[in-house]
Amino acid sequence: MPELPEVEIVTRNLNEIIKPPQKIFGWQFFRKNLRYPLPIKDLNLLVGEKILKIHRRAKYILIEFDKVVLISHLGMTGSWRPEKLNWIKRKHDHVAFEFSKNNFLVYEDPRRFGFLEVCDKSHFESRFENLGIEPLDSDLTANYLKNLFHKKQIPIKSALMDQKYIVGIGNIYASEILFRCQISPLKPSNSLNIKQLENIIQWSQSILNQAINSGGSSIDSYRNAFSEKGEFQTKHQVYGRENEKCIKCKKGLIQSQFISGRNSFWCPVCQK
DNA sequence: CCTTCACCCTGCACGC
DNA sequence: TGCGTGCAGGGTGAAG
Repeated sequence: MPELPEVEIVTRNLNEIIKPPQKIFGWQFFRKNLRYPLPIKDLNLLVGEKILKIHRRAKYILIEFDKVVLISHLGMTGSWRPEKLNWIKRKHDHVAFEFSKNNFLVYEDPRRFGFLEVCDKSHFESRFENLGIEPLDSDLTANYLKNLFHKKQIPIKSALMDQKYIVGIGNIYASEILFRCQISPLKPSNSLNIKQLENIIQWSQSILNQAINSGGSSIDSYRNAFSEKGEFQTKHQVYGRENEKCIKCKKGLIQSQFISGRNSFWCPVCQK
């Protein structure tokens, strides 16, 4: 479900709900495993500790304490929601934190591709050393990408989605970005010129920001922490539109094909 | 090192 | 109605 815009929205929601600094009163779990085993001992140690800050890096939500960071990844179907005392557990609720007296934050995740991890701040940098640059970071330049993609023959769509180059862009936004740039998703990454790379950066930032401002994309299950759907799916121009007429050239039919194992959408007339 | 692929899991849409 | 199949926003590790 969630790519950068959706994770950013949930992160903002959690700040509104929790309003750090806020002491953890307790927590409970309803199964021992999500994608990985829950760090039960480490989570026990957080009881009585204060949440100092909640922010986002890549597609991870970072809940910062004095000495550790609680890392939440939503996988495909993870969500957080606030609850009050005597809340009713749903089928796929796995973990609940009581973040102030009688106020709970519940983690629900049907597919359980998400996870929770407690990371000591001293190990934090090495934990994320394989993560690439944030797409909304002003340090992201065409020259930076040119160097990064030097010798990389992989299709540009695969490169855009690879978190070791740029973080936060997933399967939906990669297709959308390349459509706006009029670049074929199959084009080898190292064949793009500076102008095209600049274009990719500008459209990445534009689309991700638009998506954040539209509440993200709700294709199926995505809801923010207040259970609200996003609107950006109504602005998708190619994703999920195979065999529809291209809205730009009005001639090409949107094509879909698996690229590096992920379904990809583009207009063969507009995108070269 | 580079790249692709299967896989983790549940729910849903679809065809028969 | 029911059953089987394939697919879904991600990330990892094994294999080529």
